[in-house]
Amino acid sequence: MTISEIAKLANVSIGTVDRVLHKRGRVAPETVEKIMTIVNDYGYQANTFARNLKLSKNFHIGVLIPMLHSEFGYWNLIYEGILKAAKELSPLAVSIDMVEFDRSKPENFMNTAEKLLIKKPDAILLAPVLPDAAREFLAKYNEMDYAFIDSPLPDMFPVSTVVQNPFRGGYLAGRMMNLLSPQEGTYITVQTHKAAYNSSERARGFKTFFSNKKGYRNIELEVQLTDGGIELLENAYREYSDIKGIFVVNDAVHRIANIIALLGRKNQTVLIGYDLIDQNRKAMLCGQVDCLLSQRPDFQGYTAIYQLYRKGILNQMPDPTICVPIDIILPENLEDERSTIIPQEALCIPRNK
Amino acid sequence: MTISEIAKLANVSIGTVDRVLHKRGRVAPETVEKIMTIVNDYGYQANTFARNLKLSKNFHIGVLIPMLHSEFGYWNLIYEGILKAAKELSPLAVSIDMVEFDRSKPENFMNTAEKLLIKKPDAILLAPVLPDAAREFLAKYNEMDYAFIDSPLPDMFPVSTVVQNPFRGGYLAGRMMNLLSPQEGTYITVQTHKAAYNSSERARGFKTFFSNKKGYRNIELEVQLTDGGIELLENAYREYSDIKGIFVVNDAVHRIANIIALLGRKNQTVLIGYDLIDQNRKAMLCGQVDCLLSQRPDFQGYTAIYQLYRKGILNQMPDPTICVPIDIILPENLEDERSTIIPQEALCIPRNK
DNA sequence: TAAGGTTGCGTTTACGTTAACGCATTAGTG
DNA sequence: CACTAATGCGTTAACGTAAACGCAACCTTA
Repeated sequence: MTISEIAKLANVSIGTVDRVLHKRGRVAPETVEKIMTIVNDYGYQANTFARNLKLSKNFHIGVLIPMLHSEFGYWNLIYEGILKAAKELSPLAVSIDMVEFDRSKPENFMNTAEKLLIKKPDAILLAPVLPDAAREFLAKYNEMDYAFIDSPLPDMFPVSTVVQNPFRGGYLAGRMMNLLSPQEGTYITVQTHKAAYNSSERARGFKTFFSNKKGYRNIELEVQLTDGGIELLENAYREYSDIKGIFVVNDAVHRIANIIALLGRKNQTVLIGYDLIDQNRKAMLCGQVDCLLSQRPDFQGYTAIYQLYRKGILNQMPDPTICVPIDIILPENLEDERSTIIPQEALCIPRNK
Repeated sequence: MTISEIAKLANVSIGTVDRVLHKRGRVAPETVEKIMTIVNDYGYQANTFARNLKLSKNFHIGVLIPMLHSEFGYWNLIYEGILKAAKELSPLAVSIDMVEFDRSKPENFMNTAEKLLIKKPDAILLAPVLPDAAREFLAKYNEMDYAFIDSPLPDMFPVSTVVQNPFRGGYLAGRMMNLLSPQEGTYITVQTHKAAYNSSERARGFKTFFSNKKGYRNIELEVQLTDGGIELLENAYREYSDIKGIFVVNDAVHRIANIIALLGRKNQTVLIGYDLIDQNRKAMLCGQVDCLLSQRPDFQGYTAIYQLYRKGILNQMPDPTICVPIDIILPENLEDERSTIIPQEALCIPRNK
């Protein structure tokens, strides 16, 4: 079914059909009805190729995420997924542009974010780790499509939100801790950004798992990544002689693992952390980390870009929220958990090369 | 960069450029070189929209998988992923057609498979659970693009193979078993299709995990789904009084779980199985199953369709093998493991319907 | 009633690619 | 030397959509 077939059936020209389909007015009501009846009966759908050819639309996505090196590779994994999607979608006129912001300086967010707008994106992919700043920014450019990644921002209307449930992640960490170290004792939760939604929810989940278990104590520590936190942990071991396990709520677990190894406490302490960044993979391979949970950051980035593309180019209804499963990684399945999404090459065939 | 821009730069017509790009001959060698230099220097890439509009290619994928109801829902999950991809890709001129075959009757495979060819597919998605039959079929239609799902077929040249490593899955099941039930004793592996590659590899992986552990005995049982296998298991419990756990290598675990419950042996037996089909989810919710591994069948189906589409429509180089991570599902993360891929709605906007 | 505006519709061009067609010029053959 | 064949190239018509443009016919208002 094409526009000209409809035109023929309705005894009008394609211009008239087009005006009806795009509600550009200047068509007699009876004609509108006649055309709409045909359109509905035959189930017309615009040809995506023709449509995009004519519009020579190029769909530009602005990506706004924390500085890639501000943490230990988590944001890099997200960015890799984003890049992979962008490569695949480049022949479909999708392009991206990234700006990194400093999550420790909310006051700079707006300035940084506005750099993104210079390139006039058609949509924005945003990690709302600074909720207030993100809200302010989106309110200012409220006509723009946007998607969230890493964490949600309630009461907003994104095209899509790609996240993982951090509470259940923490709860599952509790369960894994209990499997890996069934004994009673003290279990420590380590956070680095206490304000971060994901971090605090994971800590809460972990705590909840142990809350109805007698004999299990849960202590929360906040370690500053700058000073390394050696003394803090040393003190903890001094204060609580029965420390059996540590759950680090983010990708910094390899740092804590190092400290535990330095303190010579690894053999009494089970370590569980988050995210399969390189350092954590290595830490697991050399036995410093026992279990990792993963929120599949590459998949999150990849998926979020695809959602925006589907809305922008294909005119499809995206999935409003995509909840990423929680991966459990043990040394036994570590090697299978290499990135699913960023393998070999996804470039165009050099057709005529 | 478009063809006409190249033509202008080379002082030739677009027809000549097209002949060079498509190697249709009848162009002077110097002209070819001149044009190719420009193409390479400027990095020309054909506009996908224009290309597909002109070709009005519609890319039809034939899907050839075992009967959806021959097992307990695993193939249905795969099919759901396939359908989701097909829906998303329908505006890009991708369509699919499925034919189910009876994996217990290899001799019928060729007949069934040829039904698929009536619709003249441009590519085939195939689960090579009957290796010899699949080889024979593909040899006969050797010009066709194809992808494998569920299991590989060595020495073939598919567009892509989307699978999971079954040995490591079995090995990981061993590790989980050891966590959930650390005691020494007898651990049983249950298979239903002994010939199936995935099944036997998983059994081997499980056995390997326990092979260097003193005090742990591994027994293999083959249960026929038809007779239910009650006696077989009853006998096993009689023969080995120290049965501590059972690993079912496929989605039939809920059936075995039922039997164990009937025999009143659940409290002494840890049950680990495969795949998050509905019955297994229910069995886990009511405590009959302790742990499930998942090969993300929906993701496999979805991904494989996308690989074929990328090759066929976008002219991209697909990822030759995609190895799906092994999911570990415990009651604690069961709810997060609802299908990532088949959520809400991914339909086209009822544009004009 | 003439000038100007509005309404309803058809026509046309353009997007970039593909491939058929056509037309010269040259090469090969009897 | 005429006659066909091959070579090298330009021209053109699609593919389906979008939107500018143009043109009647009718309606206002001075």
